[in-house]
Amino acid sequence: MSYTIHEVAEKMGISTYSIRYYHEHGMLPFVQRDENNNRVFEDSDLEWLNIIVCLRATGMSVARIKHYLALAQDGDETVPERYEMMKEQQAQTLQEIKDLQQHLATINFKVDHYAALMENHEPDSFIPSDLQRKTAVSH
Amino acid sequence: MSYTIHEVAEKMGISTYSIRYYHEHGMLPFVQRDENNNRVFEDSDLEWLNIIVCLRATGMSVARIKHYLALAQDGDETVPERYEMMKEQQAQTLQEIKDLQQHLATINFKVDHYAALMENHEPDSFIPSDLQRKTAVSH
DNA sequence: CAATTGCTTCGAGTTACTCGAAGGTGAGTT
DNA sequence: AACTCACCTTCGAGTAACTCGAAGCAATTG
Repeated sequence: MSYTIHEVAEKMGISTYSIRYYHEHGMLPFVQRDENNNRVFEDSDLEWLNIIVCLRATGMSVARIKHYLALAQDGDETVPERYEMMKEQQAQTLQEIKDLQQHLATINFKVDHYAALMENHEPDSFIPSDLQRKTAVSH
Repeated sequence: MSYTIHEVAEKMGISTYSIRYYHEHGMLPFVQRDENNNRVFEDSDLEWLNIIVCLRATGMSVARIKHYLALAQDGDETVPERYEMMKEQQAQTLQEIKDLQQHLATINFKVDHYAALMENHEPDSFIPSDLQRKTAVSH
């Protein structure tokens, strides 16, 4: 099964711009061209792109992903380094999730706060609780 | 209590560059200067910066954060819009956490896979399972 | 057969930093 | 007093990872 760049973009949930960017930067080395020079993606390309998307979404830089790809192409002796890279990515992603959950708590608090303000329409807000200094003091 | 830019950077876990960037772009309107033109941050500035950091970390653009700040300075009649903004941020952050958890599962799989490869040293890897097409086919 | 669709490359633009150079100020040392 | 150090300043340039638009080619469609 082969796909056009738009089909791939749709499937992967990323833009065609990003796919071309990844391809131009050597991250999709197996993508072929048809007789009109259009990119032709196979399922195997999708699988590799899936890893790229995963690593990018979890914050790995393009440069590092390229390094990872190079390792994968270098064969089994690079497995330990690839293992270390994935371990690091795993740890960073766990931390990122924790951070996001913490930030979400802050946002939840804001939502509840505004909901309460809207609930009792015309509130006794002496001090707007989301501005620490009053607007008037800004001078 | 007042703080220097470095103290604030330390406390908030961001760079002094970012803080200056936010200040230059009008996102910290209450920060004062001392007699040598150095920025002086109060606790109230830290609280506001904390919201900026939270919103940035959860993917809100600087432009949108500026809009949110403007709303906050415009008083209580903007509470409904601020509420909507926070609701949206809440939903997006929940989705982002879900996506990250999904990506984490992929990474976990990779880690386990490499661990297994390293366990039985010298594996019968006919096909390197993390490269879908063989390196030799790349020509 | 002209218009539309969908791809191509190329180069420029965008966001949100990130950094280094050049310079001012105050505190401490020689 | 002069020097050095630490810390701040502004300004302008650089970076990562897209993002977009223009110009052009090929196949399909009315």
